[in-house]
Amino acid sequence: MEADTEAGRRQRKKHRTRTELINAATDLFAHRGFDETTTEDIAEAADVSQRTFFRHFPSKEAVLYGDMDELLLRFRAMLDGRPRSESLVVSVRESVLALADDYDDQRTLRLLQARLAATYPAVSAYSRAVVQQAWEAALIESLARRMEVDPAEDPRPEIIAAAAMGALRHSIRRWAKGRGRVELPVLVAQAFDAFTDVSIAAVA
Amino acid sequence: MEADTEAGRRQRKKHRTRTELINAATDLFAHRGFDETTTEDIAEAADVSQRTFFRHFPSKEAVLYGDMDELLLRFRAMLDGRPRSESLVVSVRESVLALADDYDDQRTLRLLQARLAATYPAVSAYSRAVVQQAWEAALIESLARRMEVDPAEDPRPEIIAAAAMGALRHSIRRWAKGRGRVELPVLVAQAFDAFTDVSIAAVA
DNA sequence: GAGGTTATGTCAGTCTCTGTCGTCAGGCAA
DNA sequence: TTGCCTGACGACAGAGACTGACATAACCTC
Repeated sequence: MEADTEAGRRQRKKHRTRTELINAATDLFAHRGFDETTTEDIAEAADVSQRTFFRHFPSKEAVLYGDMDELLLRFRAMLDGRPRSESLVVSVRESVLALADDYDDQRTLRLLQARLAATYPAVSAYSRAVVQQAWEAALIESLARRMEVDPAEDPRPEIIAAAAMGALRHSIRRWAKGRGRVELPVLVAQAFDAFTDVSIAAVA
Repeated sequence: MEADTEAGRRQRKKHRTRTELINAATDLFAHRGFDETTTEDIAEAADVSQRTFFRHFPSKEAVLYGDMDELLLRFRAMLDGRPRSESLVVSVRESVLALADDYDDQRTLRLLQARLAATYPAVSAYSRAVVQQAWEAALIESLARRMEVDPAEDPRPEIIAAAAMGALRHSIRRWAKGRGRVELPVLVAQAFDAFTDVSIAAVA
């Protein structure tokens, strides 16, 4: 698990350049902007070649979200960890709240990501099409398993997941607008309360 | 409105090269694939320079969805056109159904778009981050106006819109999987029925 | 028909991303 | 220790998306 300080010097070195690339990138993005920073600049700042940058990250966008794989893993674990007895909506709500908690732990980085996504279309597109889509897919898969349906046939898992992602997107945007002053989980909780209102309204 | 045959030869010529670019592009994408077609190829096939291609479309992805602006306009018109007396969910449902109808009118092109989106990550990303995001934004705006709330503060418009988009995405995927044999509006109607089920389940 | 406007061509350039090959350090076994 | 293998990296070349600058010719207006 925590094979960070372990697993040989080679692994450690690789992991270190990866980290340095992320740090260099976020630094440059923060101070100079996303479009205004080239992959060459990042590589230079991390003291590696541009080729090495692309050996670690498939795109310039990816380095900004370099720690998202771990977040996704934990999110999946949350979903799997919810008790079977729990209602679906509660499971989703609690998992997304936990994700928000986790998310909030990296305030500075997350706020930077949000700010860049609000400024640069390329970042916004990546966030939607890669990051959020991965979260949504995890939600759909978990929901389908719980409901014992085929997500390719039954639209409900995808609808619920999409609604949850809408709530999360809204919360993150508000959170970023307030520069993180209000805790993200609080905003997410509010959004999910509205979620229930919406359901009631839909039925009425 | 129909300033196609009107508005001077210059306008007509411009519109014609635009159309030829779209035709050339879809043709090449269909037979050779998206990544396997260069903007140079498209320009060549449309008998213009590569520079002209980029004067008409901001990206290679954009030419594949070249007619989406009109679709969006009509979608917005649908939303604005729904009677005020109607419940929100019905308005959304009917508007999306109308969009699906409109969508279905271009079977071949739409199926190509869906197939390419399922095959090429760049196309899928564009579809989500640009096309669907535009539809979602239109939904949010319309819903917020109807509900007389600020969409930046109240999460409900975004949640409803996101859920609707989830239903639509699911429908389009199923539709494409069946190669358009089942009419898209039928699938959308089914998805929206599930939508109501979900709402009931959420409240229960 | 003169003169302004505009769609296009040409050219050069930037930047992201990829294939290839050589090098060198880390890991492993005799 | 010695020798071999693997894997991370650098250097280089190149494809391909996209952009700025300038010239040209067709169109449009008066």
